[in-house]
Amino acid sequence: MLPQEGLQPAEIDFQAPSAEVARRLIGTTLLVDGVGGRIVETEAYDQLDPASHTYAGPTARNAAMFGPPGHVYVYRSYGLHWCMNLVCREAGHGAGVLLRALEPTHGLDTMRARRGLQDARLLCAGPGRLAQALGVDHGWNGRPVQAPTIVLLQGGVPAEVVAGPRIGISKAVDTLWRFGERGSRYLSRGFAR
DNA sequence: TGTTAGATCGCCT
DNA sequence: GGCGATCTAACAT
Repeated sequence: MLPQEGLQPAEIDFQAPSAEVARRLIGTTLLVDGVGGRIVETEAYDQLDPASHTYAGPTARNAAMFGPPGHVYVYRSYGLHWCMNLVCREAGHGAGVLLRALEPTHGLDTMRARRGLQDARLLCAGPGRLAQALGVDHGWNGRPVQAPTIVLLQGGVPAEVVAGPRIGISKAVDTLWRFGERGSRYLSRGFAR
């Protein structure tokens, strides 16, 4: 059976607050040029959030986050990785959702070639890994989530969503804006129970 | 199973 | 000059 069987275009309201979008994205399938999988881990960021790139206002780097919702924000992390976000709320709010992990379902061979390893669990377990597996770099910054290039699908098994503190930040560490699919083996890290 | 260092660059509430 | 919304390999336990 084909991986996309039973899936249909997802209806995500990107004008909603980023934490709500982050939660609703869990269990949907993201494809970039036909390659991707089921979203199992996300994090929300917002301009009022000290941990967000947009907290201090617009810059050249974060301009896409202040643009229209439903577009992509890609930034360089630690000087060498790329990380992919989906912009939320109305244009100008500087909010978005960081995509942290996928359960690979489409284009496994392509992802393995891009990542240089075989283990499916490590292909997209982390924002830098995910972007590399999907072939996303700064050239994708500002592009719309729009078929046929960037596709969101829903259907199949409904996700049971758990929340916890975000990873790798030093501010707003008590804000529970990391979301994941309970029990998934494809998370970048587990959730405390 | 866990801790550490190194890579590398945009931005500086 | 220093610090990240990170990842990997190398080392210790």
